[in-house]
Amino acid sequence: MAVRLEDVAKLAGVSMKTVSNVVHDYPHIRPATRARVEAAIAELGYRPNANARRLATGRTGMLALAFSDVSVPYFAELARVVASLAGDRGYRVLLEQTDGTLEREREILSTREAGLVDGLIFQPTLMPTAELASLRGIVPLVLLGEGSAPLSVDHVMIDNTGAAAEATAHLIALGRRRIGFVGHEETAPAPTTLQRLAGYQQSIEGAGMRVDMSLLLSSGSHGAQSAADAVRRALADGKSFDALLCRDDLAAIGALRALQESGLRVPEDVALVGWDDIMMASFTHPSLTTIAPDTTALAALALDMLLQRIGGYDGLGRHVIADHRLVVRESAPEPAAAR
Amino acid sequence: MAVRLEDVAKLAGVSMKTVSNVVHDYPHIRPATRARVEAAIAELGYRPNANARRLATGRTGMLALAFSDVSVPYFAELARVVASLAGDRGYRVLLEQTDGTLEREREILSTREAGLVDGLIFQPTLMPTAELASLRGIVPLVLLGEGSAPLSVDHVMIDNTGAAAEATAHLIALGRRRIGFVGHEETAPAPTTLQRLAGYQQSIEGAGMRVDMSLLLSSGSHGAQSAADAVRRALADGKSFDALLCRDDLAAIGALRALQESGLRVPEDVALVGWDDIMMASFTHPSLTTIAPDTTALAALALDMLLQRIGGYDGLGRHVIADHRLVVRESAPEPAAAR
DNA sequence: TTGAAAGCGCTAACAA
DNA sequence: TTGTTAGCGCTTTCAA
Repeated sequence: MAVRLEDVAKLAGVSMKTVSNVVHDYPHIRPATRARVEAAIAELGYRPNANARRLATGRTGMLALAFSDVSVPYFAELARVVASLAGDRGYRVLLEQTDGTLEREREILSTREAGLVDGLIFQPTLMPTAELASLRGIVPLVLLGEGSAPLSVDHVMIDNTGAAAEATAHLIALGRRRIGFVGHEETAPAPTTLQRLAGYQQSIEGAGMRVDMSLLLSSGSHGAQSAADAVRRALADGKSFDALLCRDDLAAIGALRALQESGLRVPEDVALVGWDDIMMASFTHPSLTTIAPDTTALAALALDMLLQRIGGYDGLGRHVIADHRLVVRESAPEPAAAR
Repeated sequence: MAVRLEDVAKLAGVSMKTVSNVVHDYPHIRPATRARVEAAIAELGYRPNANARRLATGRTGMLALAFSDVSVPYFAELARVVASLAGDRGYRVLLEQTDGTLEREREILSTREAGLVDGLIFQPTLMPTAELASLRGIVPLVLLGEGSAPLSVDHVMIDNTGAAAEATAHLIALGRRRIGFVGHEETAPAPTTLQRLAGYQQSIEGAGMRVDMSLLLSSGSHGAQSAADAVRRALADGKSFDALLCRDDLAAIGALRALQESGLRVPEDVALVGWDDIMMASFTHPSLTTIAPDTTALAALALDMLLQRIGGYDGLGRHVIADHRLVVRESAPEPAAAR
């Protein structure tokens, strides 16, 4: 059926080893031999079989990247940089989506089949630390994003609490005093959310104010829609606020839409800060002030740690922090420009 | 090193075949035997090796999905539905990004290694029809989206020309008379773009008007940024228009931003129609009227044809049209509601 | 510089 | 119902 290494060898009148040498351009081959083999390869249209190769070498050249859903812009943008950096390092990336269900997260971590990928970069949504820890070791693993990672597993994140504190401080510097939070889960907030809320609280209390619990506008699920609904509900309930820290840019976009519908001006009446700096954050009107994680650094750190694990490194989990910065745009401008 | 089927067989005191039967839950196994084997599997933590399996069966259970860039929302949303539908059919999806370069498109089509995936769904950006045709046959292939596909290859698209004509007719029904087009390439427009332009022209001329070439606002590259720039430039040049048909929602979002910056009202001063119905189209303010391809149908059609090819079907290329509809939102409302 | 042959771990045809 | 065994196509010692 398919053309095999052996067929090439036969046609070229050499051994399989020689063909293999040519394919991997092993240096010490007589030019004439090489030419003959190359001609045979071309004539037959030979293409090495990936699976046979992998079975023989035990290496796949593939990495998996798992998270809930590619259609979430942050993840799509992350996938892009991970794929690109992985490519530079000689790996391709298999995307795995969990739909944010624990069952799918388990499936991916326990990886029913061996040898599919050499390693896994995983941003959990639901899986608790303890389970994560118990599943480590099956495949080289690096965790992304979540607040709490087991000590035994490598982990990259940004300083969520610090970033939330900065963002909140920015709003306070703008003279805002009734600062709400939008987009956290109604029940069982994720670790990430808790960290962001902690930073938010820290800055508010640091400025001598108190958190008004009624301004924590939780939303049923992530995404713009439910954030918009949360803001609409708050407005309908007569809640008043002059700024909103949003769990992510999607929530900010939903909030923006809800505010504009009800005739409120952003940032004059309500200032808004998002999180993630997705592409759309530059194109809303007003554009979004947002926390921009250094996604490239994040991905690079994760990949490098993963490659070390694949290479056999077996120490304790390393927990590293990637950079972030507050990108100031129109929805919450520099204090000088405010008012 | 790793636990093999043979190790399990040995421990359970049965043959490899029996273990294999258990793993694939082949029905006719004595319960006692099954229990013994399962115990051995659990004790050893056995997981079958995917590559050995693939080598033996010649089937990978993987499909590749290739396009330029996942961080483009339309592609991210497409990837999500393809992955989900493929999952229902027992396949996983390997994402391949071409960055819109011909070189990468070639790499993916010529697929240096055999046996990586069972088939490929590919949305080309640059590759010309002729080359596409010559590369077919290496791997089961279905093409997506582009206007011109070789007769020999399966192909799914929406009726670009028809949809563009509808969208334009909608703008005309709204009373718009100076309708521009935004977001097409400056040079060498893609087939898709040409089809959309054709539909645009068709409706305009069908209404007894003429296309004003100065209202074709080409942009350097795709994306919101360059569309915004194109609109800004047009405005600066004093061009006047009362509607814009945008090549895609990203272009519409960029155009919207540019219009709002210059104080124009949408849809009162300029109505806008986008294309793709990405999630963000519902959350801009005003929300976007847009052409919504039936992405689910599109993906399902592509997958089914691909599975047939994988199953050995070898007929001529089938060219099928997936549905679309004009989703009317605020940026170009129903005529009745206008003014 | 090139050849021969033993795996890599699993499947599946054929027996028993 | 279970066992035997010959591949799947490539890599990789070890010789020559």
